[in-house]
Amino acid sequence: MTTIRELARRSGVSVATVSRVLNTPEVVSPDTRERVLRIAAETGYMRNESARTLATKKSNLIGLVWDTDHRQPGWRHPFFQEILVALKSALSSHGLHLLMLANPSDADDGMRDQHIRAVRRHNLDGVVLIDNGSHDPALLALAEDAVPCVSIDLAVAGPGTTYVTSDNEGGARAAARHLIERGHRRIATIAGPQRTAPGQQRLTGFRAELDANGIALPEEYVVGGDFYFDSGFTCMQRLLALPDPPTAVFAAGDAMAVGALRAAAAGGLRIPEDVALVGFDDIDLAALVQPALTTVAQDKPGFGTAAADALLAMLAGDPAPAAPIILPTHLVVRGTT
Amino acid sequence: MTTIRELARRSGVSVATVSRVLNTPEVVSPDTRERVLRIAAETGYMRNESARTLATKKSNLIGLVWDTDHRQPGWRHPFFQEILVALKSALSSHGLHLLMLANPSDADDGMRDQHIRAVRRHNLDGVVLIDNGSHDPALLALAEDAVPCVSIDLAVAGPGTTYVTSDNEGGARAAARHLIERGHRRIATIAGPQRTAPGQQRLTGFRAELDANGIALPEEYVVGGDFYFDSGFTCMQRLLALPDPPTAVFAAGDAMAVGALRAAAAGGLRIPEDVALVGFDDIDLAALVQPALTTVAQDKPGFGTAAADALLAMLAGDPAPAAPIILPTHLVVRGTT
DNA sequence: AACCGTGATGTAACCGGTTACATCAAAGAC
DNA sequence: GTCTTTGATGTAACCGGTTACATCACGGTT
Repeated sequence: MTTIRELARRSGVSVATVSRVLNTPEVVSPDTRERVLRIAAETGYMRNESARTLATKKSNLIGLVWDTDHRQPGWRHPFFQEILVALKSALSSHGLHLLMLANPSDADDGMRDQHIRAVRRHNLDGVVLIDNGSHDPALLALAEDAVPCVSIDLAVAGPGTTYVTSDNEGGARAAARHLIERGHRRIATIAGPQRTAPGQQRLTGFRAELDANGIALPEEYVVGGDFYFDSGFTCMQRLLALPDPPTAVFAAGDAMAVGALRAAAAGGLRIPEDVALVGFDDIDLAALVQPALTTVAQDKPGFGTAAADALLAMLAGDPAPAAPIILPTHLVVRGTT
Repeated sequence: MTTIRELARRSGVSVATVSRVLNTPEVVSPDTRERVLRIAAETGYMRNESARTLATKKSNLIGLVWDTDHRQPGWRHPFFQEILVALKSALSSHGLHLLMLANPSDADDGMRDQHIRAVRRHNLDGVVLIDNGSHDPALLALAEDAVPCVSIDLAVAGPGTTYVTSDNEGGARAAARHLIERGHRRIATIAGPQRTAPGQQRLTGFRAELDANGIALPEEYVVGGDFYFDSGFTCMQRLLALPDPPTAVFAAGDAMAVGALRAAAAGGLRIPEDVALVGFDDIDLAALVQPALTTVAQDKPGFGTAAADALLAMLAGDPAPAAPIILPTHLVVRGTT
């Protein structure tokens, strides 16, 4: 392994000069710079990141905490994939790498703060949290730390902390409005868990839009799911079993919406003729079921790039934005309405 | 930040002794050990990983190269999610972290070897490659490196290199056998790309089983897809348009199988009455379409744990296994056969 | 001619660990 | 009683960078 001392020896300059060529090339004379760079290229020099991190306390590493859910297959967050692609791509174009941190929920109790410790131990420059719905207090503790932190769909507060989420309320209103415009008056919802921010906000938006249109929402028209397929199925069954069943349903997540779709089909109902259905998320599956699901689309890559941008700004010294970053949603009309 | 020098000062021993307490506690006397540990706990000492890496050249970091495909939504590899969960969980229980490396395909040309360089720059202890189907030569170059390397569904060779894959051939034979047992004789296949190992092996297995049963496979019964939904759709249309269309189809991937399902439905055919269908992978979607897809299931978490185990063994000094690690598959019979 | 500012470079301390080697006291061998 | 072994600990070099400060040559002032 070539080191800067070796480069210095070969090019007849001091280690400091080599270091300057690599970090602040403008302060070194053109000819030495050129000579050192040439020799560096010839010898295939690569900087040792550990040594640099040790000296500067900056690692160019961003921690990623994304807590998986062991009770369910796949991820909690519907867009983990797309978020990760966009996030990584945006970060790596700035020379930052992602380090996956320990999963708080599968650590034993003594290890609950593993990811916080990792921030210190590896001199991480920042952290990205992706909501898992579990609201682990250890996660929130991260936000209180000094390190820049961006979370996705998880409302955290603290200095150097911000979060990005979709316009859940607006999206839910759009879904409700769409159903109203289609002439529905008996509209129910399969809500998400009310301890999650998206779950709450989507229910709030849904309520608000019905309210604004003077449409009543009986208590039994609000049933609570957990964002997964199975809960959508059983919730829909409950709704259809009501004495006065709804003619339209807004499911606060596509997986639940697909579950609802199956329940309706199993009950012999035609969609959208007998009951209309709108989902939320626009996961890949939404376009593949039949009939294809009308849903509120979130800007999937937008999560990743917005998180990266916010992080980069904070790394550049900007203060954390006071307000969360809210991404627009849009209604995608398909076959279920 | 507490350092070991600080700990040494506070507990009245030398830095070497503190380091020993942390790394080889058995060589230090019980009372000093206990005292140092107590003071370390009191002061909230955390080891600086960069310094340790610098000194030992071991980072406890594993690189993850998983190349995304920008032409398609989602990942190339159908199980990226589950693999990652299992992999990370297995690795982190051994104190190893995953570092996501630059994506070779979205790097500009000067950066094609970014991920190889990262191995050196960050002193990575090993690398996991997840196949993207692109067969980037820069990926393969990694395997020639000295660092322990495990790849998934990508046949690479080199010292310190092994790979894990499913029993694609066996799985494909099982799929074919199942269709034969159902009485089918005109059986076609929507194959995967033949430049990928799984694509090849599944076609080989399919052919072998038909052959073993004395069933002819006309050339027009083999159509090539790209593992994605759309190709499954168009391939199925081609098959159904044949003068003598098949009564059963084996699709080498579930996404293609679902595409085929839609094409059959669009063509007014009933499944499985008019045409039977078997997929491969057992992605989540397989159970959610209607009729639910009969398919060859792969051991999704098995990929992650097998890769982790192989890597850990190599880190412990074992030579790389000469033979690839082959995970068993099993047929899941659902509604399409 | 003495002085100063400036730009390029060198010297050496420092970041926080690890570890080869030295030291030393106590126990055991003869 | 001396010698050797053993176990516990200390000293200091080293890993490969960064950077504050010092040095020095040179052109411009006065």
